Amino acid sequence: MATLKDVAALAGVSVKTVSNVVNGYAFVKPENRRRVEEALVTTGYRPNLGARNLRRGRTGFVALVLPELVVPYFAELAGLVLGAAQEHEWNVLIEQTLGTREGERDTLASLGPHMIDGAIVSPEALQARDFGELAPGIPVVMLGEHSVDLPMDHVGIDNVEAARAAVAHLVGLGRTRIAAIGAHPHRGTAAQRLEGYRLALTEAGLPVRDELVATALNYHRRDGAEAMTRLLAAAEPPDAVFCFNDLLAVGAVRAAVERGLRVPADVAVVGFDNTEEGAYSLPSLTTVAPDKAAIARAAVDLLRRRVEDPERPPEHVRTPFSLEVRESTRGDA
Amino acid sequence: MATLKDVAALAGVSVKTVSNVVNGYAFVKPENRRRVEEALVTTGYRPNLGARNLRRGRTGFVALVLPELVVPYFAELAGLVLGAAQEHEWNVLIEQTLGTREGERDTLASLGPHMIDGAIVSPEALQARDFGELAPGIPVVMLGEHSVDLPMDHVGIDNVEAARAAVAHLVGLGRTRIAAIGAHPHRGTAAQRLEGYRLALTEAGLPVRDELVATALNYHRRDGAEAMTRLLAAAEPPDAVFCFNDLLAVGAVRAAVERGLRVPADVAVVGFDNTEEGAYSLPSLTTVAPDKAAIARAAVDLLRRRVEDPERPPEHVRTPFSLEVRESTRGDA
DNA sequence: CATCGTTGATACAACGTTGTAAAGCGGTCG
DNA sequence: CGACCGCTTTACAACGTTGTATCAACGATG
Repeated sequence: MATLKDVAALAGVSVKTVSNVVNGYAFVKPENRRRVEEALVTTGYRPNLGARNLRRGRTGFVALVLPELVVPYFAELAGLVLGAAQEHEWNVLIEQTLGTREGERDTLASLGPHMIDGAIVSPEALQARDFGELAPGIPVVMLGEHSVDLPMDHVGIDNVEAARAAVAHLVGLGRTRIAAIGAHPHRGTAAQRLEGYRLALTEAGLPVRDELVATALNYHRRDGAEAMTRLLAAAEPPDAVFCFNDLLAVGAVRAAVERGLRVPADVAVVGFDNTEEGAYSLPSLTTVAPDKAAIARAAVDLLRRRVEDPERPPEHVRTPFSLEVRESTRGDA
Repeated sequence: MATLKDVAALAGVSVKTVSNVVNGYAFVKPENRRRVEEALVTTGYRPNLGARNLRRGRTGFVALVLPELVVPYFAELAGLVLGAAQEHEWNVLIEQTLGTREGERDTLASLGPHMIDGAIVSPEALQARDFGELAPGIPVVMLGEHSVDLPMDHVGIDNVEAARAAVAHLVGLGRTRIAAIGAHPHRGTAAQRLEGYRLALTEAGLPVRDELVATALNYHRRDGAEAMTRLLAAAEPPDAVFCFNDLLAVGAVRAAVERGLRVPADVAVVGFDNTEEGAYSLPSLTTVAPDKAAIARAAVDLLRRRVEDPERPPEHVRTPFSLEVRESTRGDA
C-alpha cells in the first residue's frame, strides 16, 4: 500500500506537499502539482483513513442503531439512510440491537466514543434518556420515539395524529368494533398510536373497549396473526383492526383469512409503515405512510449539524405522513 | 475523552504499563494493576480504536457489499452476517451498490484498502474477476455467484440443483407448461437457475419453450408482476411458474390473481430465497430455502481465515438448501 | 561472588496523516 | 538598499496506541 511518503519520494517533493495536493491546497506550483498527481496515479495512492481520522479527530463513520433488519420498515429506512449519508461522505455502520435493552446498551457502549462521529438511533426497549449516560458526548439523533422534554435531536412523524387518521378512516367506512393490535408496555410509539386510536374512537362517539386492544410484544407477522386469532375468538369479534405496523397487519390478514373471513368485507385492516410488501399483498394493505426518505434525510442532516456544533439547541423535526388507502379497507378486493 | 496518558497520570505509572494492563499482559505487579484498574474505571477509559488499528494494522471492520437492503433476502442475510461478525468482534459496514456496475466499482474503490480488514460481497452486475483489480490485496469472500475457476473464496448453494428441484416439484404436480421468470443477460445466478430449469424440463421429457422464459432486469415485485402479465397474455399461458426469487413470485401471484386466476389451481408458483414474507403471503409461497444462517456463518468464517492467512488456497463452500412446499403449489389454498 | 533468568517497569519510536510555524524565494515599495 | 509582502515549500510535532529495546531489581544457580 502506497503512503504519502512513497508518493513524495517518487515525485521528489516533501510529504506535506503531497498532502497539500491531495487535500486541494491552493498554493502549489503547477509543475510540482503535475508531478505529484502523476506519482499519485502511478502508485495508486489511497489515503489511510484511520490515520487521517486520528489526526483530524473525525472518523467519517456514523452508526445506525436499529432493532432488526428483517423488519422491512427498518431495512427500507436503512437503505435510505445509507444513501443520504453517502452524500455527506459518511460511511454507515449498522448495528442491530434485536430490540433488547441489553442489546441497545452493549451496542452503544462498545461503539465507544471514538470510532464514530455520531449515531442515528431507533430505540425500542431502551429509554431515550439512557443514551445520554451511555454515550456521553456522542452526537445522537433519535428516530421514531417522540419525547419533547428530552434534550436530544429527534425526527419522526406525529404518531398520535397518524393513528387518529388511520382509525378515523375505519370509522368513515362505518365500522364500529374497531380493534387495535400492537399495544406494548414499554414502547413510546406504541403508547402514542394507542392514544391516537382512543382519540379517534372517542371523537366518533364510539366506546373504547379494553378487550379490543391486543398487545404484541414483538411486531412480527407471527405476533399479528396470534393477536388477530385472539381477537376473533371473542364473543363479539371486531369488524376492523388497526395494526401498529405492516407486519402485524400481514399476520392479522392471514389469520383472518385462515378462519374463513373476508378482508375487508368481514374485517377491514389498516397497517402502518407503508412497506412495499403491503402494496403487493393480497389484499393490498391500507397503511399509514410516513415519508421515509424525508426521515432519512432529516436524520442525517440533523446529525451533521449537531456534529458541527455540539452546543446548538436540540431540534425536533416532524416529517409528513399520508394515509395510503388500498384493498384491505376498500370494497373491491 | 480519557486517553492512556490520562489514566497513567492518575495511576502514577507509565503509559505503557496502562496499555499492558488493558491488553492483559501478564507481568504487572498486583498493586499497580489494582491502581491502574481503578484509574481506568474512574476515567471511564475507552481505547481509541482508530489509533489502535493504525498501530496494529487491522481495523476491526468488514464491509458487506450488497445490491439493496429493500430486497428482503439481502436484509435477512445482512442481519445474520451482522450477528456472525459480532462473534468475531468485527463491526460490519454495509454498502449498497444498487446493483449497478458503477455502484459496485465506486464502493470498492472508495472503501479503500485501509478502513476494512476484508469484504463480503454479493455481486450482481459486476463480474467477479473485476474485484481482484479493484480491491487489490483486500480479502474478499464472494456470495451467491458460483464460478469455480476464479481464485476467490466463495459461499453459496448449488443453484443449478436448487432450480432443478423446484421445477421437478412442479413437474411432479402434473404441470406441463412451466414458465420461468428472472432470466437475466448478465447475472451468473440467473444463468445457473435457468440451466436447472431446462435440465428439469428435459429430464421430464417436456419441451423447453423460449416463450415461457421471461426476463426480469430487476428482481422486484413489480418486475414479477410485469413478467407474469406478459406470460399470461400469450395464446397458451403457463400452468406453473418458477420465479428466481420470492419478490418476483409475490408479484407474479398478484398479477395472476388480478386477472382472475387461482393460485395454485390455475397456475402454481414457486419462489426462491424463503423470505419470511413468502411464508405469510396469500397463498403462502412454495420456495427454495437456502440455509441463510449457514451462508452467513460460512462467509464470516471464510473471511476470518483468509485474513489470518492471505496465502491459503481459495475455498468454495456449498451450503445446503431445501424446498419449502406451501400453498402456492399445494391443493388446499 | 559472578552470572543468569525472571519479573516488572519504562523510554522511545513508529503507524500515516495533517496543522503549525517557519523559512526560502522573488518581487515591490518606501 | 533594506523592509516587507505573497507565494511555495518544508521540518516538526502531534493525534493515541503498541512493539521493541532497555533497564533495574531480585533470587537462584554455577
